[in-house]
Amino acid sequence: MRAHIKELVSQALGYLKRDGEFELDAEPSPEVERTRSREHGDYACNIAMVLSRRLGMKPRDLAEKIRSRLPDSKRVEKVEIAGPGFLNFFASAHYLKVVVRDILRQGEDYGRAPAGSREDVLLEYVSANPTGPLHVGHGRGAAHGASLSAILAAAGHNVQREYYVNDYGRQMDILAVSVWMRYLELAGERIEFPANGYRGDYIFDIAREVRSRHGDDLRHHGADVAEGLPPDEAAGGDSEIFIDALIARAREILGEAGYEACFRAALETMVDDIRADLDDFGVTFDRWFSERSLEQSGALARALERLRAGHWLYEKEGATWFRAADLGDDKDRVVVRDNGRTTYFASDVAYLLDKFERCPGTALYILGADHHGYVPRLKAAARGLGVDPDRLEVQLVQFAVLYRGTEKVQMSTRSGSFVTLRELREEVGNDAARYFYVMRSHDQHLDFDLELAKSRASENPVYYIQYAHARIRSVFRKLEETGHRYNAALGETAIDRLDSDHEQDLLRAVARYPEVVESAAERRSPHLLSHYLHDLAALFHAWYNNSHFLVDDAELRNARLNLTAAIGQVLRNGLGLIGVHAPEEM
RNA sequence: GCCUCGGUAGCUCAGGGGAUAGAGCAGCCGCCUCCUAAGCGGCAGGUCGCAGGUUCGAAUCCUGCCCGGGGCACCA
Repeated sequence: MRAHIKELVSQALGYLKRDGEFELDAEPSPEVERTRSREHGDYACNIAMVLSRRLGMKPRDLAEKIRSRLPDSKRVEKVEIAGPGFLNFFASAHYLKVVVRDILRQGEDYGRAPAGSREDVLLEYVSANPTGPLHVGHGRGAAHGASLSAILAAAGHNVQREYYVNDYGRQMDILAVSVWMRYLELAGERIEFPANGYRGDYIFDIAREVRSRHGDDLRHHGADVAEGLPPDEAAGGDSEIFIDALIARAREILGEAGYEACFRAALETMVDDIRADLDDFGVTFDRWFSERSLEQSGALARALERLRAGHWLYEKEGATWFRAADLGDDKDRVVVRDNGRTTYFASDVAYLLDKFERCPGTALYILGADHHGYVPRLKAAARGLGVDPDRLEVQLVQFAVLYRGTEKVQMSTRSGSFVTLRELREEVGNDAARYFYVMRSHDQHLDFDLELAKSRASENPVYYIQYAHARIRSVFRKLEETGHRYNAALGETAIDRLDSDHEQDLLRAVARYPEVVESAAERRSPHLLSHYLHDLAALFHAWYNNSHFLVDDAELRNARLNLTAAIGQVLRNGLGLIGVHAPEEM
């Protein structure tokens, strides 16, 4: 509809230009937007105000000229000139009638653009290190990424969803060693658990698993393990130096196979756990991309080669550096350390190149706000690889803070007593969690109130919306009980009977849905959809309280049932995009 | 210090060049013989952090300042 009105205005401008009413150097593209108030019609165009100065005409006079040349349209009832020079368009009854029919015919496809009608997007999200269970911070990235990918797909993008598994770096070694230490404890060895080790209970679970598979094969005397190691933090030493020495010792004592046993057990257990957790949350991926695979496939070497070919690498102090500072970053970055090992950033460059090669459109990253410093160096990497940096888009998701009523819930990752995503889901349910995570703008800090999320009252937005849907289903159940039969065709012919303010508001609201999806996709903002669904539910509840649907007048009854069914369809479609169920009853 | 997100009603937040700045919660007053009151209606509540600038028009864009969250590794 918006595009249609733009077209009408463009045509009117074309006629005026052709008739020599005025000169226009460039063809202006008219801005058409939804009005806030019903008095201003449905759509407003500000073109007259924009052009008045250039043409030396009063905005309202110019608006009048444009209006006089607007082509007729079945979808437009009338056009008014208002305020400083707005052209206000009122949608016709015909248009609204067609909308209800379209919704009922298209069903779950209503609001869905043809696949592939927009550019491809490769969306990476969550990508938490597999060193522990997901916590509530990851939950927001997961819910945001999943909702956004569904919205992008609905808006016509081909979307590839990926989770990047950091299975290559030092943190994974620390995890593997933590498992081994717990394994030794379980075997009865006396050891000092490293200050920098992972302390969560899940490490014991993995250690038990390793023990059941390998028995005492990996057992060594605690004294042998500790011999000659530098002091840990508790003994007045440096915890970082200690843990690295311990990793080296583990490799040495266990050999490649033994070490790999701990490493693989830790990695596989954690990735499986994360995958299951996300699956239960309705968050899925097309691909789990292994960082290790970048080296094995040669992608890492190839990416570095490409940077070198562009003369973006140099050697200094035994390390290989990337000239990021010449490409917009704060400083140059190391890609190969003096010990010969590549950095995490080197993997990132390789993965980025891989993404660009596989996806002709945009590589979109969903990152936690604490990673924002990473953006300039990723952009620099894109430039260094010879790729348009605009094809790399990063969306930063701000933190979520849990509240119980007004009381802040403390989280501590150090002690291992943090609130996991799983715990959160079990407490408030998946629907509430999914909705709450995306009800605020992603660049806004989120206060997540557990009590509110569990509340079964209108103050809880997710219940409020779900209740609207349940009520709609209930109306149709009741219809059957009263012996009436739903006649959609009759309702369609009588759609003009929907003339109350509530009904007109609702017709306009359901008509707007595809534009909401489009706009949420364009602005990468699922919260626009959350707000829309809440508004739609509010309009429905008001209508429901104000008027009866199951009246004796068959025309009116079926017209109202058509609108009711259409609202239910839109609620289902919208809730589906943000991963929330639309219940039959509550 | 530099980068980044924010500062809008008592609270949590929408609106991100346009016409009287919105919603939910909290507060006050009403509404069930009737499709789910898990709901609805009404009242009250605002120097859009401060100061300049751009514009026909600024909560919205630009600059500076103040306040708060986060970040500035040969960690991952």
